[in-house]
Amino acid sequence: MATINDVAKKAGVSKSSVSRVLNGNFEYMAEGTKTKILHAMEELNYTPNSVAQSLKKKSTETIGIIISDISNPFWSEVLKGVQSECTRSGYTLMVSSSEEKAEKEEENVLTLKNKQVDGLIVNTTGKNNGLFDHLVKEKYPFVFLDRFTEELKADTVIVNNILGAKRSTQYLIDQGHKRIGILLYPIENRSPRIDRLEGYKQALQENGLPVDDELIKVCDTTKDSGIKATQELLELSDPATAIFSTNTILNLEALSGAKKEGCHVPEDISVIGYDDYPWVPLLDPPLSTVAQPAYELGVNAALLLVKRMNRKRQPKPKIIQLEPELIIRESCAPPK
Amino acid sequence: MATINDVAKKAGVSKSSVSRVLNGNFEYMAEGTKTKILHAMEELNYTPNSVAQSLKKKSTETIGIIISDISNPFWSEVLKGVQSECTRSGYTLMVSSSEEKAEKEEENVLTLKNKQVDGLIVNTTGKNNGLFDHLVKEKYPFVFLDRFTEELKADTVIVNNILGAKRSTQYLIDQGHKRIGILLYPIENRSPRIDRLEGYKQALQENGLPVDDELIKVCDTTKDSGIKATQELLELSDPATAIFSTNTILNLEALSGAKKEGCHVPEDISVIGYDDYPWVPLLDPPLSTVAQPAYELGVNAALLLVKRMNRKRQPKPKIIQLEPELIIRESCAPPK
DNA sequence: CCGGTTTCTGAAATCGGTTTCTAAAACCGG
DNA sequence: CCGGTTTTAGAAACCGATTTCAGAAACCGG
Repeated sequence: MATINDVAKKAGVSKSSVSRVLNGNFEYMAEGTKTKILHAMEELNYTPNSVAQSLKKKSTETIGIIISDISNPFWSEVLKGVQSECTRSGYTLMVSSSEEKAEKEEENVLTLKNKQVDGLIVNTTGKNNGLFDHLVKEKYPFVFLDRFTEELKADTVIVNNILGAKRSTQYLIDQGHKRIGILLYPIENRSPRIDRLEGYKQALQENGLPVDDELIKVCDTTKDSGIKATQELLELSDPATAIFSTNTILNLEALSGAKKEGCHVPEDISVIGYDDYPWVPLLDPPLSTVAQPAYELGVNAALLLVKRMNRKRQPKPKIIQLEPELIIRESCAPPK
Repeated sequence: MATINDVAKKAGVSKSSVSRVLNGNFEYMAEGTKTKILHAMEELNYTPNSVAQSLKKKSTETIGIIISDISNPFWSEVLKGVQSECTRSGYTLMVSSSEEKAEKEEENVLTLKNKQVDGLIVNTTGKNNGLFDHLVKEKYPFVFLDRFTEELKADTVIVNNILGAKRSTQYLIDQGHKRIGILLYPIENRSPRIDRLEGYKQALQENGLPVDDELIKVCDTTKDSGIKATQELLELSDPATAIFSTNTILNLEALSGAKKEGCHVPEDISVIGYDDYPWVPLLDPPLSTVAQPAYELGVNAALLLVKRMNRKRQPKPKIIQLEPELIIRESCAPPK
């Protein structure tokens, strides 16, 4: 690979001059030297070594993203948004995965920082507030993705989960349901879970309906726990007539659970889920869901980060809240 | 951020010595200096700047991956495998997306190379053989992912598509089907498509069944083109009694098309698809598919790349072929 | 006690760029 | 033709590490 010195030698100039044309710094440069250098570059097929540039410029034109689970289609859609915005603005993406583990998350932040990424997008576990606190103190640019921490003020892009839960629950209420179960994963201090439960409760209360703990099913994340929870909801002495499921896995398990219990959806039990994918309309029955703007979430996160990175004066933390959309298909009906 | 000079100063030694402890180069180092330096590092909370290290060592401990579509769940599962193997062996991942475009692919290869990634994993468009030819000539380590190019000998990890198509077609034949349609996207010189069609044909021929062009439906990639193709297969004067669909989208469209035509799966028409996901068993009906080991594909690609990167003597190109697995559910039945 | 090893450490060069500083060359008005 | 200004471009320092080379100190046998 040709270096700046090779170019300088071939063009018969100093490397300072070559560097100048690399950086488009043409004021005070004779036309002749410029073309000489351009020619030499061409001939040697030269591209500046960006590691060397990064060292001097203290910027790698790279941003890092830490995601809990890349293979989750929600996150991969988010990643696509981030990716596309990054290439648009000239950044390369380093991707790593925390697998929801605090230690992994910390490790990832550290290696990415050490690799000098210019900024970080993090779907945080929420268990490393000290670490992120430290980051804001050193003015290291980062944005939180899809999870919000009360204690820590930082740029955040999030989907309004209260609203999503409220809309779906309200929709069930409007159909006449009074016994609405909710399926969720352990709260673990995670804002989307907190908020979806909160939205569900708010909708009930606003409609004068009681919040019944029997109907709130916290499932562990082992396989099929949602199936069991669904069956339990159906076997209550005063059984649920509708189920609000708060994530993709639980959506599927709710459907399975109902089937197992011999209940038809939506005739015997209504189900409304969370997250939408191309295959959701092809489920049995086509599932109504709360669709989140995953791609936009990614785009906005990248946009916000880039904005912060380009500021010398650090602006106040900004929270961008996107709206989910209720998509009605055929999995809900009025109770019998 | 503390630099090696700060540490040296604080410990009262030269940076050479600090560098020595960084690299575990302890022979000929007095115990005292070592502990002094270790202490200074501790106190300053020092981590070596890896950009500087990369410049000198000519290695970034980073590998790049270029994928056609990150939001495609198949690829995101592959990515997960790559990711996990990379972290296991101490590499960071740079991800970029070609969106199936040759120019984008070239651009990505160039920027990643320029960022000095130590190696590349590429799900190539197949339209840049010159570029990759060049790479093998400069001994730049890379491996092809899931697509094979006859003309270019390079490390490749792939799933045996002929086998996958053969197995699924054979399964349909075994059930008594003679009119088996195949749904695929335009070949475009892409080995998975070529091979799946080839496997289908081979299975037919080996069973003495004719290959009927009427039954081979090349769908364009616009939305719903698979639905139309399915309907056409069902409206043939001698209609198809089974359909082999060769990718996820077409799987869904085949199911939709049958539904639209008023046909029940599997009673009126059998469908077997390609690729498996957690939600596939919950389709209506639970779809039988050819499952590809996506995660293992990723792991193997990373493994192969790392192996090549670590060799000084470049070994001959190696082709790893994984086996797909036929997963039987409820979407196929003998013809009426 | 002296010359030769062995042990230990620092100075300096290097990686491939950017940037500052300075000086030579060109230009220009009087 | 001369002094001052403007162009132009190179030398050198620097970014933060690694590595070579060489010299000082300690050690050791005779």
